[in-house]
Amino acid sequence: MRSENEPFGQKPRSFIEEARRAQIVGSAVAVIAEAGFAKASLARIAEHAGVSKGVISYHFAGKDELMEEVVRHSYEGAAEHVAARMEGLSTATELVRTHILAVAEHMRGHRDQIKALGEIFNNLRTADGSPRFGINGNEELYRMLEHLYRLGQAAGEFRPFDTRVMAVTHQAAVDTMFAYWVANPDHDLAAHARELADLIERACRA
Amino acid sequence: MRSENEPFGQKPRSFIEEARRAQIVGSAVAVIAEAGFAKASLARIAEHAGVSKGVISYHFAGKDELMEEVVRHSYEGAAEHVAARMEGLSTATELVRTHILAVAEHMRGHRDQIKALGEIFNNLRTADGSPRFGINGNEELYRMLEHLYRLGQAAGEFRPFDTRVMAVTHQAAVDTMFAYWVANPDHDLAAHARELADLIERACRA
DNA sequence: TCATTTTCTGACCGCATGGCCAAAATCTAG
DNA sequence: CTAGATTTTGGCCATGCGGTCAGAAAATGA
Repeated sequence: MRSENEPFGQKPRSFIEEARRAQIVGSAVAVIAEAGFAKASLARIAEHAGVSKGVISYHFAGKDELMEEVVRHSYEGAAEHVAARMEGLSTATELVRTHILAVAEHMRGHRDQIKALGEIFNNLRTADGSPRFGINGNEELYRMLEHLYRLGQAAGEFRPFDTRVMAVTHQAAVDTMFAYWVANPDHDLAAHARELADLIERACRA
Repeated sequence: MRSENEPFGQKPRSFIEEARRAQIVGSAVAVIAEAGFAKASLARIAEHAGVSKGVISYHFAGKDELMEEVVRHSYEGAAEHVAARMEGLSTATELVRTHILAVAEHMRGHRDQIKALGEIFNNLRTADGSPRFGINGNEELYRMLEHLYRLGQAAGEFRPFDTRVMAVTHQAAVDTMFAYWVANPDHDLAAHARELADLIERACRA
């Protein structure tokens, strides 16, 4: 099903190739954020990028690969920022709180990305009609959060609770915080994040 | 924009009309739940209902009205059940917990409905491309939850916290609980609901 | 029974989409 | 400069969509 670029990472790409891909990904983010997934056709994205439609087909295997590239790119940026903020922390309480605050802090400057991400998650389908990034696509994230929460339980910071439910709830709360902010731009994202961190801390602590 | 049936409720409908509408709504739920919103075309829904495509156009103003009817129908059922379960309770703690448990209890027997609801919320758009039931469509729900939480705060059961953040988080947690269950049918929905009720109770209590 | 209204059918329309490709343009080495 | 490779163009295609419509069929009621 996948193309043959998995075994050893991507096949090498020329400079101009990479540049075009990046440009197109940027246009895709902008168009999706502005017009919504449903109206983000290849034609519109190409127009926004100032190239002809065929160029996208030339540089990407198809619309799906382009969308996946948008997701990968946006995720990477956020993950980097969060990881940097969490480095050096030790207690689970600090780690959980920082995880929430840091991702909010990063996304505050990348509204288009988080909006596009939401659109793609909700709308992109595989050929058989099932969601391409369904809730089960969060499995990796859930495991990471579970690990964090178990750490706190082992250290005695957190009471015993079902870590899967906590992880699912945590991620849902963060995702919806962004969705609410995207729908209400004047909403105070940072304050929401702090309040949410308080809620979760209280729900967890022994 | 709307047809002329608002002022005094719906215009009267014949028996056969109501029956057909109900049948088509049922087929829409089934098709959306099975194939996803993207593949739930009028043609497929009509085929599932065993009628020709034109019948849907005859009984509904358009696809949008059909989808809205699916939402209305599913919501009504859940709201009724939840209201019945909450009747007679007095403390905010009980009310919040029961609200969560009751809706889970009801949806346990209506998987197709909750799945179709999720699909429609995530995918249905207005003509201009914006979500038909976006997060701002939850405003009524948010206000109701805020009311509940403020009740608890006034009674001294709950500590002071931002009730809007709590309401948004509460609803997100419940919605995602269902999404997780839909994606993982073996997941224990009732246990998840109890665990979630515990989380929220601890996050709230003074 | 038969005229009238309600309901249903299936073909058809215009439209937008993602993908395709031959030819043109541009870049790169030798 | 030139030949070959890379990149871009713009038109074309098949597909599936929601919606429409004239006429057939069925229900209704006098």
